[in-house]
Amino acid sequence: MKHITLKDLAKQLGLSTATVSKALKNYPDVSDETKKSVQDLARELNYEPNSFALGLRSKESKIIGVIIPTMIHYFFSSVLDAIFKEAEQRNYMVIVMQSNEEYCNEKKQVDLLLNKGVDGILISLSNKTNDFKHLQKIIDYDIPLVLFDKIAKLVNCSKVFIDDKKAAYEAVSYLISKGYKRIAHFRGDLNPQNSIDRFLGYKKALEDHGITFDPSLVYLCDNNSDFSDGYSSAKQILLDHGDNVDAIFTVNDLMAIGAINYFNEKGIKIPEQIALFGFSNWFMASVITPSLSSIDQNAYQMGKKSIEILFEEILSKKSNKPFTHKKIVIDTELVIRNSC
Amino acid sequence: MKHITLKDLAKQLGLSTATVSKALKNYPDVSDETKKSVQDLARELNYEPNSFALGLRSKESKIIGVIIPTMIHYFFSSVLDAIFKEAEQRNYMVIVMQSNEEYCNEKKQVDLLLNKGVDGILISLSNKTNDFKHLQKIIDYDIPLVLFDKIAKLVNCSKVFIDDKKAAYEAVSYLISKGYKRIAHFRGDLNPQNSIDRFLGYKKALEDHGITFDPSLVYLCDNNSDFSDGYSSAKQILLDHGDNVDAIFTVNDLMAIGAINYFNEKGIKIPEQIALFGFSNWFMASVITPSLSSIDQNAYQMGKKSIEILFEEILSKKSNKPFTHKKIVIDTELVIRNSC
DNA sequence: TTGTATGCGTTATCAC
DNA sequence: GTGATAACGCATACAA
Repeated sequence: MKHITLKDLAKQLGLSTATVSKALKNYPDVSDETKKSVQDLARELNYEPNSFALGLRSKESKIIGVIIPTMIHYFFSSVLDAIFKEAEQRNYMVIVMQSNEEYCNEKKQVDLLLNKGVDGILISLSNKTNDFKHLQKIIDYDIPLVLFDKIAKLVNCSKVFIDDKKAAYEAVSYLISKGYKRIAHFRGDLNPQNSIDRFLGYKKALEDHGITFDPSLVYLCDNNSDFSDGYSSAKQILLDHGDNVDAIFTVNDLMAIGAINYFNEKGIKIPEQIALFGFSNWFMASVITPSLSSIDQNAYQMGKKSIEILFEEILSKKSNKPFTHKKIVIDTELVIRNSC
Repeated sequence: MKHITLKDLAKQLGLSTATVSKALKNYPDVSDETKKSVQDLARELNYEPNSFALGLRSKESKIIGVIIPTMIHYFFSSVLDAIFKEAEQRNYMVIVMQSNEEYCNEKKQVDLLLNKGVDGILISLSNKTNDFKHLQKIIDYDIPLVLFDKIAKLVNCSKVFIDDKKAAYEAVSYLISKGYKRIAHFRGDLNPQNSIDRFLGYKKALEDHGITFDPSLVYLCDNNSDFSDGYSSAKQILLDHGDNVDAIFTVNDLMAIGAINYFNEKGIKIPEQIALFGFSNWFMASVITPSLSSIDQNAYQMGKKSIEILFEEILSKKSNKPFTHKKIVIDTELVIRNSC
């Protein structure tokens, strides 16, 4: 079976393709009679305009591109879920690519998307990205761009993110309010802003509450900041500090869960002997034992806002209206459970 | 900044677009000299052929479409991970759509993908799909189609799946071998084949080991077969059977984890008072307490195989070779942990 | 060895 | 009210 074209319709009706095209778009200068016959036949034969031809003429693809570090991540799945739903409502399709936390992949993927003629791009930067020429290229090509979650402050585009420093500050303040004093931090990679900000929030909360910051309580997890990092850091911190540490604030839930597993194995009581506070509020946090206190990042909201802004910019561009980039801060929420 | 076209190159070099086009594709009938000058300039200006024009001529989009029930699912994320990696290697891009377990979404999405001119389609069917006209349409349009995981036996295309019945049989047989006798089953939706097959495997294992099948031990979870289903069914089974049940085989891990949570809350010892066996081997299964025995579905392998077959068919079609559809059964594996 | 002409499917401009 | 024509960017058959 082949796709029906304007030509097919025109031939069957003894009209020109020009008239058929105009009839389908309800142009005023076509008689109602021809309009009806054209539209009826088009419906009957399930005519759909060829998207390549459309693209060639209009430069519009009705596709938006999304680049994320990784797919297998509760946070990003949730963001994508929102993006898909919003895109679909607007009759847009979504091309997804994974950078796998590699700058060179991200760069190549940007080129591919630009070449494919996507109408807009959403990116959550890889941890290794600290050169932004590829993002500038998107802007130079005049393609709307929105950065979310892992953003670059210096790039001139819209951004959707959370206040990592504030969220971390609140979490650590909560721990302090519960009486914990020797609070460690399992921090993430040195590079990404999130990781830096969460560390800064941790540090500031200590200082504001009169607790001296002790660098030896900060553990750098530069692998993947994943389960095994949490597990091994938990082991290490006991070797280093014994019971002279009473709580750990981790840069993400996975590390907290790794730590919980280690402590559970060793029969160390949570939160009595050591308390834990995660970050991201993965589904998992609610079902492990003990359930993990965490910071909800509102992933769905982040995805929704990101694509909403992207579409605003796409529409502005289409109608040649000016557009001022937005910076949206998504609210976070402390979710207190049994780990502290 | 604008995209460079053949015309731009031609103008700058004082050549025709035809010659430039041929030079770029290394045609034998272009002088080495012009070839070099063209290729040098193309590289310098970062020329990339316009993908709409390419599509319009060749009918190839270099895009494949994937429809899955939902994004937020460890299994599907892992499948997508594999699909992305394999597609990228072949310079293909991937459009992803979620059916949200709704037939009408799935149908609409198929139409969108066909209209977009994708070169191939991968689908894991929604639980509610039991009409396959939309799939037939793909076949009629001569677009390669591979069904994976949630397949339809009657549709004439390649399929990649696991042997659900066998896997369930093995899990339940394992429970029996450990001495459990009153083994319940939390089953999934009545419609999808997976759910049916897992139930049949459960039943057959009982019968083959001389345990009478007791229908009152089968709980139908027709909501989403998710965490809360597991939790509430766990509650119900205790009301119905008290301690006259010693193990539960669940249709997926989420339901098992829901049940574990209920039993943990009530202080019911796992596996001493009741054992559990899940299905899918989500990451979560390894980190909850107690860790959950499950069946690993080899999601990555399933994604990889699916797209490999899809590309085989795409290539065959391109070179007008015949292609016989394949049925690939992905091996599953029992992963025994502390819940039984 | 290079250039001209055509078509892919659509739409906009301009004749008729 | 309708139709011929050109253009979007590319590749190719064919002419020079």
